[in-house]
Amino acid sequence: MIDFLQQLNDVQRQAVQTTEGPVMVLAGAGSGKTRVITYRIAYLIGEENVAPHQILALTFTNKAANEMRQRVDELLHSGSSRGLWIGTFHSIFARLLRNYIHLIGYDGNFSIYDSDDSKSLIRQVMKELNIPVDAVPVNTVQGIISKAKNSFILPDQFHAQASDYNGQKAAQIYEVYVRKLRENNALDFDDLLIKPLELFQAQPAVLEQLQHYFRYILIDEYQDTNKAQYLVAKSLAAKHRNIFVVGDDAQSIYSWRGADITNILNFQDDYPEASVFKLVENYRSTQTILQAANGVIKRNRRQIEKELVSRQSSGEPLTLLESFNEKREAEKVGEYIRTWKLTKGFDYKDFAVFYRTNAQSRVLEDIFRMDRIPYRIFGSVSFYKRKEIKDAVAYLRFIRNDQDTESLLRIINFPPRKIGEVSIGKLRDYALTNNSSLYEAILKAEEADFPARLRNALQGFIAVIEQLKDIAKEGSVYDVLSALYESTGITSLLQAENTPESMARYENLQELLSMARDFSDHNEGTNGLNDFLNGISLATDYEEVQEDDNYVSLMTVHAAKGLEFPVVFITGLEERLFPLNYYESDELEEERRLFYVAVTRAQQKVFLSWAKSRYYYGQPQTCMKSMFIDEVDSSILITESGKKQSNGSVSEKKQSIERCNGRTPVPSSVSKSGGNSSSDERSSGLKSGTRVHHAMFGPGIVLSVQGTGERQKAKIKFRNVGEKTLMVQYANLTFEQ
DNA sequence: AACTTGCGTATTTTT
DNA sequence: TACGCAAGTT
Repeated sequence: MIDFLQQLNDVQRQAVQTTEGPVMVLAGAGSGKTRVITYRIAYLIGEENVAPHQILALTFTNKAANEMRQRVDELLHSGSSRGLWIGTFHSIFARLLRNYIHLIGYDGNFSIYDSDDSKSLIRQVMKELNIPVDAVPVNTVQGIISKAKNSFILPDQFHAQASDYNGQKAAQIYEVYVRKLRENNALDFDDLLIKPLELFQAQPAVLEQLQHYFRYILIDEYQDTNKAQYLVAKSLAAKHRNIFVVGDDAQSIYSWRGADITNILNFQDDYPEASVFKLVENYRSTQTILQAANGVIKRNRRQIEKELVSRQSSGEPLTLLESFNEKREAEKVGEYIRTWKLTKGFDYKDFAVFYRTNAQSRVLEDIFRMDRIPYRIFGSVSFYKRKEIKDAVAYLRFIRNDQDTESLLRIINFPPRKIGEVSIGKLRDYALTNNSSLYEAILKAEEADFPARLRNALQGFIAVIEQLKDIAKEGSVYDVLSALYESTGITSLLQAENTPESMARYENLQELLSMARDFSDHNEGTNGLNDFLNGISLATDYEEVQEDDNYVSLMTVHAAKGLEFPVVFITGLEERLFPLNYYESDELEEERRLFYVAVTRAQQKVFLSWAKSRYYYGQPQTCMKSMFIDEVDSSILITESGKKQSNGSVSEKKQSIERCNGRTPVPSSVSKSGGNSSSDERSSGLKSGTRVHHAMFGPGIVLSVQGTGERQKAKIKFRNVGEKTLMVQYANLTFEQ
């Protein structure tokens, strides 16, 4: 037996050694999930002599993929992971599609559109279809389309299903959007998952080949897979049935992005012969922390039962911080960090502050800056989303794929070449009448009766592009990029501008160039540009945590998943903030899982914090304590003065009784003015926080109630149509089940 | 093309 | 309240 197996507990070892047939590992927080996957891969290669290329390991983040690869190398010997197919769903399928997509009518040099690119394409489609963007927000449309794609519902089917007006419009947009993507020879993120499915349907032989090729399939974070990912994995595993999935249903927090928790809940329906292992031994947190987490998550109905067991002593109780507003909350967090640092030997980097929404980071930042507490915010704007980077990348994409109109429009007049909107309109018309791509139209512009000035400008642009195309044929990515900076002058323009902003952009472009150099040094393959672009489009974790840095980490709970910290502050624990507005019990359950994730990040200590008042959109709002605080076993929760919580004061309990909802008791919350309007509420039973259903507008939550009797009006926030003020007597509201 | 103004919107965001 | 985006202004 390979000696590294000694480092596993019994269940982990069994999971690693059960190499044949379907396996599901339910890995609770901190139970050594990554360890099991990496050891299994190492075991397959080192003990079972499986060739690395026969193993396909799919993750959700590049970071996870890189870590795994590295750990496999460490377990065996450097270089053993060579040939292993390990990466994110998106990057692995992008790679496969580069080879096979010509079979379904795309060019292998396709561009990959990120969500901003696809948004701009949708905007353009809506313009063409004369659908005003203020009627249906672009974001909403994008969400609808993405959701459809994630569920593998193609335009035809979507069209057939669309019942209401909005659905019809969305179907129309969806159809044209898909057509445009194809014309641009571009794939959006969702396409990277569904094009393989289309490929498998159209070319069963390819599927068969891949099924044969990938003997072992491993999937990390299985609870986060969506329908398309589920289907791809299922298709690929159909032959050998060696599918190994690891996940934790209790940490499923991405349903709003299409993740389907039923994939993990129903794994055994698809694979009745599956071996199932539950990892519940937790190596991260104290008993007390796990007691809190277990107690909370138990309240969810949709779950696979398991209770985390700590390998550690009981540790400290959780501390509840109550503040009169969010500023005071931030100050308190700062104070605790400072005193704990001084008196208990913690360092800044041992603390993390979590919040439900990004907007909450602001106060924390302000206070920390004043208090001189070093901090770092995670999840700010990605490097690759910066304008100058996107511009440079658009050049690279376009050089590779000149059907990519999105990229073309981005660069045609950047830097300014006197090719403005009017000229572009002419070119578009010209392309349309000649039934050609936009760039073909530009190439033929000499023949058209355009003004000489425009023809000159276009020639200049063509010269730049064609020169770069030539360099790309022989040269490295670095060569192309530096030639691009040179011939377009984008870097010297920024330098000349010489403002702090322009210099920051200049630095970013230099950073991109050094990344290209680094890439070119390590990748000699012929497909350099494609691989580089793949990496950029699908990368997120550009910001690396520097080991030696010492700062407090600030992040959303979502961003915290997978991380751990000695001391954790969970802030903004108020109704309607955490849990955030929810309309159904499923959504509340996801909020609860999110809270569970937050608590289980902590190794030694958790602070739960809420504020009685908080600014929302410039208005101070009265807040109610989150139900999650009350869900923590009161015997392990103390106040700042060290007292045990008496599980909520009597008066608070009374207020928080919800009368109109059948299923889950929800404490009512935030009343608009903060004043009491209880006399108004009694007549209809409506009050702020009541969840209602309107025949036209669908589900909503009452924000405030004014007046009584016949003249009573309610301000209601609807899930789909936003806020409305309605006369209660006409609105015919029903209480949501 | 660079400015201003006004409007709408304001959850989470692994790719 | 504040920010980003789109249209309007010079």
